Amino acid sequence: MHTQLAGDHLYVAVDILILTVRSGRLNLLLSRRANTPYEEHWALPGRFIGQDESAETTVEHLLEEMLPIRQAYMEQLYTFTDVNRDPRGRVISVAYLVIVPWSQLEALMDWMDLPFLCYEVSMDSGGLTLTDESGGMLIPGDLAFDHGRIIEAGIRRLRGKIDYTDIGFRFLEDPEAFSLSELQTVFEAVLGESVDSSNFRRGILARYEKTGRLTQTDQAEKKGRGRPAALYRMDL
Amino acid sequence: MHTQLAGDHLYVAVDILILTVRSGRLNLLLSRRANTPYEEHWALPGRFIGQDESAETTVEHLLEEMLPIRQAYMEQLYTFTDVNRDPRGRVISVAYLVIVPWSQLEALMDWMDLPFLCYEVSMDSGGLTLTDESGGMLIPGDLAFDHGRIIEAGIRRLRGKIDYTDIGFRFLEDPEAFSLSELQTVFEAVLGESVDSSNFRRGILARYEKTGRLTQTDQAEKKGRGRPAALYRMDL
DNA sequence: AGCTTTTTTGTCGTTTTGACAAAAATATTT
DNA sequence: AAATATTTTTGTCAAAACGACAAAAAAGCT
Repeated sequence: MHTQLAGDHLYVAVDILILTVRSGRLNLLLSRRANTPYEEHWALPGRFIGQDESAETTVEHLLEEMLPIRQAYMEQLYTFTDVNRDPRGRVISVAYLVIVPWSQLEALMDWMDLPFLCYEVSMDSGGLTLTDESGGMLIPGDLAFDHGRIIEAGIRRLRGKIDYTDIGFRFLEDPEAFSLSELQTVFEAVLGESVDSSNFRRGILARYEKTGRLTQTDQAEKKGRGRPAALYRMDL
Repeated sequence: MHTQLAGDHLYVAVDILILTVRSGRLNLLLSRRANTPYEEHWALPGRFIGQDESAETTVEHLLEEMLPIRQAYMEQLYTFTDVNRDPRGRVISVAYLVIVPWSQLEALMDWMDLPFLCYEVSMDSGGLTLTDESGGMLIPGDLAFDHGRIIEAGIRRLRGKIDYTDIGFRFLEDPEAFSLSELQTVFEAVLGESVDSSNFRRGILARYEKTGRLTQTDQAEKKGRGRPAALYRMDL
């Protein structure tokens, strides 16, 4: 057993799932580990919680120094406590879901030509699969630690919440001006299946328009072919 | 600052919400603290996670030595990490929801005439209130640490899940033989509001009977007045 | 026998959902 | 310029789900 951590107490870390929707697909940010254990394996970004940090502030600090990103949506996912989940010793992980619009992430990704990669996430009855741009694929067992399980839990949470909370809106490039088909693209990417646009529109408007959180602007989208879409604004 | 814990690292504890339905009301088990801090205050049962325990096994061990109970339903609720949540030092709490049928709990409660008390839980727009059998009342601020907040989160979770998961069935005295009105009583206790029995029955049967998890037995309930209820069996 | 209590089945109008068709508004092609 | 393609938006319609309520059924109690 290669213990690198002092042995008489527990360490607590945060691990974060940074999710985004890129060209209609759900993507996840992974970092390549430089050190043992799991050297050269892909892993979720993470950090130990400091003495004077809550888990949330730890996540914020990690985001700032990695990307840097501020004000991203985050929510606690689950806490993983298996005794042997980290070969270095006793480490508990509090996992967080973080949602960042792709335009923000993209700008920062090539800023830092770093060992980070965005993987397309898909999960069906056959289990979780991650695919990079060149077609390289990963299964949960390829990832460091128990990060495969953490990602699966994250996708399940996201899918479970997307149609009765406003979490889907967090993927939008600009919640102040977006079209309903943009939003629909997010839903389809998260759910991994297509959605009837007519029923989707009806459902979204029924849920949010009456409360006044979702309002139609007087702007229209100006882009290529097809009828220009009306732009909406969401209060988040 | 009265530090009683070594100061250079984090401690991790579990705190558990032991919930039950007693005579139509949702109840919660609290223990009276014997030591500082919050001496004499009511608190959730809890324990530090040991070096060779996961959070789940810690909860199991705590339940066994407290009550003792085995095989109770449990699910992780949330992890509370505020820096100042414990005046002794840096303690993170992983909170668990535990559901125990009242008959089991009752038998054990008078076994141990201990500083444990079952409080009736109610939560509405006016916030959380706990009431003991003699009418004594507590509000969240009366509890030790941040346990008021933890309880509120637990009730919200329970209410949010009860009508699209099978969590309500965990309160039943005997999942192998129960009436639908027994189950309805659980739902009403959890939700804090009454339910139309006709629609309730229709909903439960529609959700579970087709899958074969819920089946009607050939037994009938034999008890006092009124038409005897058919008994059902649920696969949990 | 008649009343009370509780369980169980039934009814009925409203709302929601799912699948699909059609119209509207623009760019692109012929 | 007219026709075509593409995308957004509105509309339709039957099935399913829901909420409120009524009534029947099966027991005990007086």
